[in-house]
Amino acid sequence: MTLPHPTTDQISLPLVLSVLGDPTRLAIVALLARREGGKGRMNCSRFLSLGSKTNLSYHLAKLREAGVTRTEVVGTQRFLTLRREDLDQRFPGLLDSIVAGAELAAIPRLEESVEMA
Amino acid sequence: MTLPHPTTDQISLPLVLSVLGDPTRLAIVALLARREGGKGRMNCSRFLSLGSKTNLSYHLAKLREAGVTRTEVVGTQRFLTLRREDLDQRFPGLLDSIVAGAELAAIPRLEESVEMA
DNA sequence: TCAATTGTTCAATAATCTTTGAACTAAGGG
DNA sequence: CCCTTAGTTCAAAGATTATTGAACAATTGA
Repeated sequence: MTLPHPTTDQISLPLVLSVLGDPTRLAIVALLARREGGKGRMNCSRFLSLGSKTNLSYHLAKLREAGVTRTEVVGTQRFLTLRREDLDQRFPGLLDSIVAGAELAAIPRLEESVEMA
Repeated sequence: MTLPHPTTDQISLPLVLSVLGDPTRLAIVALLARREGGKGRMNCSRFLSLGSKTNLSYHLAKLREAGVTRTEVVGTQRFLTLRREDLDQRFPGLLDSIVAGAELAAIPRLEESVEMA
C-alpha cells in the first residue's frame, strides 16, 4: 500500500507556507530536520507529545498532501521523512531558512527513546 | 499618526508563514519585492486588482501585524514597503526563497501606471 | 466649503481549519 | 485465533479566517 503524494512540480508554495504556519506542523518538521541524515525514520507515534493520535493523523496528512513529508507504509506503521531534495529543488533555500527559524522558537526535544528501523 | 508594527524580534515564524500562505497576500509581497530598490513606495490602491478595497485593507493589516510589511501613513494614503532588512536579520534567506518561489506561480503584473511619491 | 479620494471599521455571512471521541482496519505476536 | 499495536476515518463541534457592503473618518483639491 502506498499513499498519495504530490509530484515535485505539484508542490505549491502557498500551500507549503500555510501548512507550515501551524505550530504543531512546524514542530514536526523541525523534529524531522534534526533527525535527517540519522539512521532512523520516525513513525507517527514519535510525535505523540505534540498532540493526540487522531490529531497527529490529521496534521501528518496535511504535511504529506502539501509535499513536505513522505510517508512510507510499513506494516501498520508509517515512516516519515522530509522531502528535502524535492523541496530544495523546487524552492531553494526555503526549507533551510524555515528550519533554522523554527529552532529559534522552542521546539520540544523529543524524549530520545530507542531507535527503531 | 503611526500604525502599530511588531519589533524585529517579535516577528513570529509561524505567523509569517501562515500570513504568506494566503495567495492574495503572497501576491502582494511578490509585487512589493519587484518594486524594491525602485524609487516608489506603493499605496494600497495599487493592489486593487487583487481584491476589493475592504478586502485589501484586511490583508494589508495582516501583513503589517505579522511584520512582513511596513505601513507609512501619509495624508489619506498608506505607503507600503517590505520589511526586508528586519526579515533577513530574523530569518535569513526566507524572504528571498519565498519571493523566488512566488515568481514561479503567476503573479499578475500590475498595470504600470504613473509613479507617485 | 464642497466634493472627491483613500482607506478604515463594523457586523454579518461564508468558508475553512482544528480538535475530539467513537468506531474501524490492518498487521503482527503469542 | 485472539489480542495488542499503529494508525485511519467519520461526524460533530468549535474556532479561526476571509469576504462583503454600509457607514464612517481624514485629507486634499477645486
